[in-house]
Amino acid sequence: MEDEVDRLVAAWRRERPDLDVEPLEVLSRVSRLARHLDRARRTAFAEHGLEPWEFDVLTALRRAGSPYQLSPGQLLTQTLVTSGTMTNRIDRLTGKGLVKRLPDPDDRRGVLVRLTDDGRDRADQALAGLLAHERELLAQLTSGQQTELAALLRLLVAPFDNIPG
Amino acid sequence: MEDEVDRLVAAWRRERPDLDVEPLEVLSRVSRLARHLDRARRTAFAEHGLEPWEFDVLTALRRAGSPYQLSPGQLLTQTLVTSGTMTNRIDRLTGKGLVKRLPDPDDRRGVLVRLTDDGRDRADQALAGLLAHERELLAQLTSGQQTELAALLRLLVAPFDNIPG
DNA sequence: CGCAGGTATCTCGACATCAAGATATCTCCG
DNA sequence: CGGAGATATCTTGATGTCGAGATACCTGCG
Repeated sequence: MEDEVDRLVAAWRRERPDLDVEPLEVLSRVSRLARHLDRARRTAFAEHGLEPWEFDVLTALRRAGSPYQLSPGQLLTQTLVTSGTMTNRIDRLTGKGLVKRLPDPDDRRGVLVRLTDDGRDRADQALAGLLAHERELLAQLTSGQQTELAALLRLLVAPFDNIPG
Repeated sequence: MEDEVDRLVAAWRRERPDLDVEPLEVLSRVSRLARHLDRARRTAFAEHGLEPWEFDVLTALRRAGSPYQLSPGQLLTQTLVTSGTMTNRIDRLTGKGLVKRLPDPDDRRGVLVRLTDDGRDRADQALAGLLAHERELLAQLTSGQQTELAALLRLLVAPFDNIPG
C-alpha cells in the first residue's frame, strides 16, 4: 500500500531529479508517523483525563519505582524538554494533586518530584490504555517484523541517546 | 548498543511485570527518534535562515511543481496542522516575502498560495542541506537496512494516510 | 430559483514550549 | 579555607499551535 511519503518522494524525483532523496524514505516516515502517533495518544489519554505531557512525566516517575521520585533534571533527560518547560509542568501537576515537590535532603539547590497515590493510579490506568491502542496499530506487523523494526530503529536512536546531545 | 528505550522497557518490566510492554519497543523509539530529528532539523535549517515549519510549507509548494501553488487546504493535509495554524504560517511567510496569496479563480471562497522566486530558492537550498545531514544519520544503516526500514514504516503509516483521519 | 447543508478560510483566546538569563548552591583546586 | 567555575532550578518574554466558532461561498435537491 502506498503512503504519503511515496507521493512525496515521487514528487521530488520529478521536480529535482538531480538530488538523491533516498533518506526521506526513512526519516520522513519517522516524522509523519510520530505526528500521527501524537494525535492517537492524545485521544487515548483523554479517556483517562490526561494530556500527553502529563502522561510523560507521571510515567517517568512511575517507572522509577518506589518511592516514585526523581529530580527535575532526571525528568528532563527522559522527556527531552527544556528546564523551563519542566518547571511549568511540575507546577501544573502539583496543582492537580498528581505530584508534589520535596526538598532534596542532599543538595539544597535540588528538588525531588514525587508521585502522589492519585498520580500513580492515573499513570497505571493510562499506560494500560495506551498499550491497548498501540497493539492495534502494530497489528499490521508480524511479531518478527516488530522485532526487526525495533532493532533497526535502535541503531538510529542510540547515537542520540548515548552521545550527550 | 543500548538506547533509552531499552532502559525504559526494562524499567516497566520490573515495575509492571503483569503488562506486555512490547509495543513500546517500536513506538517509543519512533516518538523519541522524531523528537531528536526535530532538533537536528532545526539546526540544519538555521544555516539557511529557515524554521522547520517554514521549510515544511515552502517545500510542499516546491514539490507541487510550476507554478508552485497550492490551496491552504492542500497544505493542511500535507503538513498535518490545523487550519488556524496554516493561516498564521501563510501570513508570516507572506510577510517575509517567501510566498504570496492569490485569489482562486474557480472558487471565491478559496485562495492559492504561491511560492515567490526567493521562496523557491530558499526551499531548494534548505532541502539540499537537510539531505546532507540526514545521510549522515543514516550512515548507521546499510543500504539494504534502509530499504527494509522504510518498508516496515510504510506498513504502519499507510493506514493513517489512506483512511481519512 | 431558493434554501439547507457542506466546504474553505480566517479569527480569537488559551496554552505549552523554548531560549536566555537569574539565583542559589555545590565542588574542587590551590 | 576561599573563590572560580559548574550545576540545579526557576523566571521571563516571545512565539507557534490548537480548538472552536465566524464568515463567505458553493452545491444539489425540491
